[in-house]
Amino acid sequence: MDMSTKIKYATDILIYSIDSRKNLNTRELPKKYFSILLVKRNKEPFKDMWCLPGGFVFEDETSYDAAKRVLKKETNLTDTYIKQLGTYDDIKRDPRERIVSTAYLSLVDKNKIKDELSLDVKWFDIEIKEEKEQIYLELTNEDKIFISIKKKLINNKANQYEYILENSENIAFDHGLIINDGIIELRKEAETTDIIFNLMPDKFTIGELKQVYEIILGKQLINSAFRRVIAKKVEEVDEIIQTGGHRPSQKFKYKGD
Amino acid sequence: MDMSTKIKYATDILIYSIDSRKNLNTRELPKKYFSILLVKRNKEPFKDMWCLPGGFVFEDETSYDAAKRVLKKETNLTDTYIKQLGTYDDIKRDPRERIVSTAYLSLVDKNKIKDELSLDVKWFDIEIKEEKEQIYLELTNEDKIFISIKKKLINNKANQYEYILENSENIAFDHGLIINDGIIELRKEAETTDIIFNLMPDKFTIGELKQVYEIILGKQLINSAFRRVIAKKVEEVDEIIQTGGHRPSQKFKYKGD
DNA sequence: TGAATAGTGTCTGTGAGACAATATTAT
DNA sequence: ATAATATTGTCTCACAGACACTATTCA
Repeated sequence: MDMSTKIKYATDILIYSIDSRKNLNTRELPKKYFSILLVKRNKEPFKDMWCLPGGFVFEDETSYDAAKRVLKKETNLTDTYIKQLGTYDDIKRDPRERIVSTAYLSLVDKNKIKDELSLDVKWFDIEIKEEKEQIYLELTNEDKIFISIKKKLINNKANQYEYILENSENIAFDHGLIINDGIIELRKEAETTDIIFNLMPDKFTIGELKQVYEIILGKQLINSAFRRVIAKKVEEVDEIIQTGGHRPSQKFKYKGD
Repeated sequence: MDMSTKIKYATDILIYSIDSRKNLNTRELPKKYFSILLVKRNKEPFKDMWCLPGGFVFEDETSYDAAKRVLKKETNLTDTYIKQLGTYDDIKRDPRERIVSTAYLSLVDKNKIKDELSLDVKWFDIEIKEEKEQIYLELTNEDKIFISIKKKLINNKANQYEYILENSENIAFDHGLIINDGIIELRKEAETTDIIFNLMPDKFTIGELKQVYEIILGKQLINSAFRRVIAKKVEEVDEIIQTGGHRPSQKFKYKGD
């Protein structure tokens, strides 16, 4: 007697990046935005809503292979940071039939994307508002997406939280939840590893790097302390840039610990 | 045209605990061992080898539900620490047909297990030997299990490693790899959260707690520094125990940060 | 008495937080 | 000159590492 049922197996991939846009005040540095690549659905269910890039895992590949395949298809990038985030298998997550999806998190430098994106693929800015037990995400490009998530402590000894998707507008399936989980994971890793450098171009200024850290962590950093710590991880390259009405800045590259 | 294939979906659960066994030298504290619960397979493939508790995910449950169900079946425990570790979906991980498994990590206090374990279920001591690019695990009860894993850096910016199962004896499927991944995860969490307390009984001495930290982290800790830090997280309970030829010790309970 | 663990005290060095001071450029 | 960022310096405080010292029990 075989108790097992067969289910469909898919992958979804979080492609996070940083967008840099000039300010009105030309003296100020270009402002940076945390962003994510989404795809517009062209069929039911959730037709015309946005969703994560993804698809079914083929017979002869792992979900990891599939995620890399999807990443390459949408961005033509390989050799990017990519790691398994988690598997989503709520019974009703897809209204049609049961589909289990293993999600991956990737970080890219969007300047490295040379080709045009497809028409139905767009970068969205991510804005995060966090309260004690609630997280609100607002994703913006021409369209707007709202995600509202409840945060509930389930094991105080492990700082373990359960995140429950309360509400989402204009985004398909449980993808709002996955996006949130990815942000949580990214923030956690940013505190203990040099993961952030995966979002940076090869050469960057300390100021730009600090901007990116501040967006991801969602808090202001102390300038001198930041430079002190980061100095150990970077080395100067022979390039100085002038970005506005202020002292020019040295460019650096990642060196490692 | 439907590109999707259907696969069988299962769960495996890592049940880690701590074993405490008296020493020959009655003055010394009972020695502690890091341990894991394994099940003996009674059918092919891998007949008579050991494997993780697990099974297929039913139609009407998530892998999380299934993992909790398996945990309860083997230990009769509920309300334990349990979290998703990752999904294993190598094409040939099961020689019969493709089975994707989402693994969970749980930490239990084995003294809370009142019922007898089934005959084919046993606790194994875990001994970890780590070299630069290699990890060796030796699991022992009456039987012995050997696991040899290669450790390969794949993204230096994220401290991201790939763990490759090189060799395993007496353990089924890729379960050696999963056990290793669980240990890596547990160690990482132990550095930043109070996850270790999930392995402890309600009341414990600082010495016992230090022993457990030392086993999990695989290194000796400095006594005074340990007490200083841990003092913030525990509070005295009205109980003093005498365990041998030395000063009696105060019992504590977990308080939180 | 001595072996073993329990628990406290103290010195030192490192590193983060806070903030001030100086440098440089375009407008 | 001024606004803006770049870069360096310095003072303080918290805390981890190292190690010594005291306390208490039982064999």
